[in-house]
Amino acid sequence: MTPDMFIASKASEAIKALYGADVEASALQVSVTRKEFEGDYTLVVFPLLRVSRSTPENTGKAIGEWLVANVPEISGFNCVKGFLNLLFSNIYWNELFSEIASDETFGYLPSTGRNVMIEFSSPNTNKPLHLGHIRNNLLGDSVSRLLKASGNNVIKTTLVNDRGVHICKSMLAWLKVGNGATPESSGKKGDHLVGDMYVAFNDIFTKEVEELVAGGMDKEQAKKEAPCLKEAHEMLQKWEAGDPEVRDLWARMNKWVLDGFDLTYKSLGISFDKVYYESQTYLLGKSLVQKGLDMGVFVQDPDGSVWCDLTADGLDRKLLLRSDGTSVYITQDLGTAERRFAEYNLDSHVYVVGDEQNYHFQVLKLILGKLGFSWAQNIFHLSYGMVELPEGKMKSREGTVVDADDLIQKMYEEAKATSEESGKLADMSEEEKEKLYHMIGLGALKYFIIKVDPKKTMLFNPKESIDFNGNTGPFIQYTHARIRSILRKAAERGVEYSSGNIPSVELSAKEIRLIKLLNLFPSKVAEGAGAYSPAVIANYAYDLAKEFNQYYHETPILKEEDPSMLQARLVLIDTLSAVLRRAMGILGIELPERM
RNA sequence: GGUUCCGUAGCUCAGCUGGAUAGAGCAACAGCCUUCUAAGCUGUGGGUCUUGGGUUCGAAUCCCAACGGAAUCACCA
Repeated sequence: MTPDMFIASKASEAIKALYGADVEASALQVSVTRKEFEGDYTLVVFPLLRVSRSTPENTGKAIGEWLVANVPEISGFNCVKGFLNLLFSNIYWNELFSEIASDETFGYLPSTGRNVMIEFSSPNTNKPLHLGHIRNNLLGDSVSRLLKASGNNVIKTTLVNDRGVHICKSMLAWLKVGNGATPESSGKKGDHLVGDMYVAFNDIFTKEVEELVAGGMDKEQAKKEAPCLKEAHEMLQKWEAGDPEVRDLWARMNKWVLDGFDLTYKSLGISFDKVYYESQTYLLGKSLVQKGLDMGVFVQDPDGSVWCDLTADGLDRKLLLRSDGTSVYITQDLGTAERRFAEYNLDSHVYVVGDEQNYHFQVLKLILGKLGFSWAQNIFHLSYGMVELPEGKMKSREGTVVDADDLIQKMYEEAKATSEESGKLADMSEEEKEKLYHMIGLGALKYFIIKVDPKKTMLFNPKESIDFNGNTGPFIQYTHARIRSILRKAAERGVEYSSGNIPSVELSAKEIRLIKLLNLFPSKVAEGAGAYSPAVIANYAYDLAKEFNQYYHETPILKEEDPSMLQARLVLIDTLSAVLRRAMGILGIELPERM
């Protein structure tokens, strides 16, 4: 039982004994005592004045006296205004510490048996990944670890958008101006090569539109009439008809892109349990359209198009089937959702998709509900805000897009420069150093992205780049390396310690603070998972690291002469490093032994 | 116009299931390496928590409104 729950239940007993009133333990407010007051936990007595029929001071005093007299773990109290500050005995802290230290899986929540699918990344195969995708990938990856840590069976998945007119544009440009370039012949990463073709298409398009306008055509009209656009649409029709030449080129270019993505995923440390390709799923959902019509929740217009009327829900009419009988984006999403829930026996499904699609998911849930699927309410859209630059949004036209591969490379170089400057790693092998630079660069990038609340639009300033000091990934990595260094030194000196048998010692205030903080880990995991927000874990890990660094500076651990005290301290920091590893592990950030 | 989200220090962000004097980092300034790693620590300055109402013993936190910003409302995905 956590200390705050413990106090609440005991306080409930106290109230019963003192005032004869039944107050649920869950209704009592207990929090960690603020730094500037003396005490460990604080009970807010204001809400109890109704039952005590007394002043806040007297009520607090009465409850405090009862608790000290009847609860051995509570050793003292003081009451300031309406706040009853309670002190726990040293024995209590020793016991709690011992429990945490000996629990190898402390912080991981018991299994819920629930199957949760999480879809993220879902790239288009016409251009390389950029900073916005990085936020998506890191959020998806860390949330999946968070859900796993909180006891769920997690299935990570992605839906590759590998068909459509945007893909045909890249293909067309490659035929026109690609000169037969391949990743091998050009030395370019496949996704970048295809991305260049996509840009080339837009250049051709712009030029054609200008020519049409010069010929006297209206601009809007010209944008529809541009020959290359028509060609792209023809190509899409050929693709759908299974034209061998088109299909062949499509398969080739997609492979280039996907091989490129694999490299990026690999350097980000991201993987999937199941990959879906839109080219294989885009026809799903048509049977649901018929079902909806039969159920009377959809309507068919005279031109043959099918709609779902959501005006009663405060939304608009939503198209589900075009008049030519082809399906739209949401139709296949309805179909894939149905298939996934059935195939994987899912309890819930999380979609990590940008907030520009909030409306889409609102509609998706609503329609699935109307179709009678009870699991529709277990769909969660993890909506995240855009990553903006100081000048505003990233715009490919203006060349301000921050490329994922470039950014990862840049972070690596920064880490390398900073590490070399510090000169602490002279004796490390080149291989180890390379690994470490990558770990630090990636740690900085991941932490920078993850520590921000997903739903907020966040700002990335490329000029200032990502910091290695302060509330950052490298700070936490550095803290870990420091702890490991102390433990190595202790081992070199032949000091033995074991988390299984910790001597009971007189803990300092700072040590009690650390234990209190460690003890919060499971509730942070639960909180983070409940909100689908790994930022909770990131900020918690920072608090832990910060607290340790302060402790480090005022307590020379290895100077301790009392063997019991030394042992207890070593176990404490060892436990701290383990919890740090677990917390950062949830974020997908590795912690080094040295740095 | 409808819907959803955001607004906290010069900047980037925490805090939001109501609680004590609103916290970090960056930037600025002043200190601390003969000690277990200075990617660190300590201190100073910096705030009408967008504004106005309401609920409450108590509001950055909950409710309503206004203002400011973002996204979206396609026979695109």
